[in-house]
Amino acid sequence: MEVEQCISQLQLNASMPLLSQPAAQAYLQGSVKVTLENADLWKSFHDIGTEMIITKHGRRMFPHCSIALTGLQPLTDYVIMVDMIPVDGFKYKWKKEKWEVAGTAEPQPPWRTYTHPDSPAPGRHWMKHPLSFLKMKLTNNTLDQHGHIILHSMHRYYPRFHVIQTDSSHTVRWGSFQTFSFPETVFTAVTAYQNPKITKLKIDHNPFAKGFREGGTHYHSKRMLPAVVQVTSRPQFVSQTRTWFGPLRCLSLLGLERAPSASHSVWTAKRQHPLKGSHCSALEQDSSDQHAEPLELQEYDFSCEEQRVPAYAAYQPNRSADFDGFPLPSGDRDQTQPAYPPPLHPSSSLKQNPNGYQNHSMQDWSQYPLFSYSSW
DNA sequence: TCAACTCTCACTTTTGAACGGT
DNA sequence: AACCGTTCAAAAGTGAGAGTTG
Repeated sequence: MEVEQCISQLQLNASMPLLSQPAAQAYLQGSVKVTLENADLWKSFHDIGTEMIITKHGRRMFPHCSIALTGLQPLTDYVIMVDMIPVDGFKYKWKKEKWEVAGTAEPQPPWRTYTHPDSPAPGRHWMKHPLSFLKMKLTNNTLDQHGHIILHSMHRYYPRFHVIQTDSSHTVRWGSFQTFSFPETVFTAVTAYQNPKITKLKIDHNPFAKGFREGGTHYHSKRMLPAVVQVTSRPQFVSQTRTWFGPLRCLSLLGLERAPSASHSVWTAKRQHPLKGSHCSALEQDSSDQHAEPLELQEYDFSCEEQRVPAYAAYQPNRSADFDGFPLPSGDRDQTQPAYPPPLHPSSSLKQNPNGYQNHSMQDWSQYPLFSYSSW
C-alpha cells in the first residue's frame, strides 16, 4: 500500500473527532515552538543508528530527551508529555554489522505516556529552562508497575512530545494540544547493544559509563580487573546545584483506546476521571479493558497538530531509504506495509508551513492513544 | 544451534539527610 | 529559628560477560 493510500485510509477510519475550529482556536493563542536541546548528540547517534537499552526494570534513555519551549502563554498552564511511536511495522535484527528486517512487528504493548513531573505549570515556567526527561525509563516488561514506557526489543521508535494547554492546575480541562517530533531521535530498542560504534559513543558521552573505563581502556567486571587494582576511596564531592521539584500536582487525563477486537482503524474513547483530593496516581490504559465509557466529547475542546522539527537546517529529515544503519525494507514494503502512519520520514502529504516545520494532520496520528499513562 | 534476554558485576554519579557555621 | 554550604552514605545507574531461555 502506498503511503498516501495508507494515510487516506487512516483519515477515513480515524474516529478521533476533530472539534469545531472556533472552539479549538480559543486555546490557540500562541505559536508554540519546540527545540531539541542536545541535538548535536542525537545526531551523532543517529548517524550511526541510535540504539536504546531497555531492561525489565527500566532503563533511562541516552541521549535523553530534552527540549526547549517558546511561544507559550506565560500565565496559562500546560502539561508536557512524551510517548513513543513505532516508526514502522517491522521487527529488526542485527546481522553482519547492520540492521535487517526480521519480520512484522509484535503486537503493540500497553501504551504509556510519560508526563513531565512539573506538569501542569504555567508557560513562563516551561520557557524559563529547557525541559529534561532524564528520568523517563524504557522497559520491555509488559507487566511493569512503575509507569515506565513499554517497548518491544528490536523495534524502532521515536519520542513524540505533547504540549497540552490546561485551564488550571487543579481542575484540568484539556485545551489545545500540539505535538512535536524530531527525525534524529529515531532509535531501535534493544536489550543489549548491537552496534559497537554506539557503545563507544555512549561511553564517551555518558558519565555513568566511566565506571568501566580506566586509563583509556575498558574493563568490565572483576573478571577483567588486573590483580593489583584496588578500589580507591570515595571521592569528595564538590557542592552541587540541585533542582527542587515542588509537590507534585495531580492531573486528570483523557485518553483514547483501541477497541480490543478492532482493527487498527477503530478506536473508542475513554475518559479518565479527575483525581480527587491530593492523590497522585499513574493511569494506564489497559487494552483489555472492556468497560470504557463513551466519551462526552463536547466537554473537551481541543485541537492538535504535530510538527516535525528538524534541529538542523541543513539536515535532511525526510529520508527513508537512506537512513544510515536503518534500512527500511524496500522490496517487500508494499506487502508488509504496517498499519501505522508513516513515520517521520517523508511523505508527500506533509505540509511545509512558513516556519519550516512540517505539520501533520491530527488524523495522521489519531490512532495512537494519548495520555494512556502518567508517570511522575 | 543460535539469537535474544536476564542476571550480575564493580564502579561512578546522584540524591538527600545530617551537621556546623553564620 | 532560618538559611546556607559541606560532608557522607545509600541509592541509582552504567556496559558487558556469563548464563538462561525459547
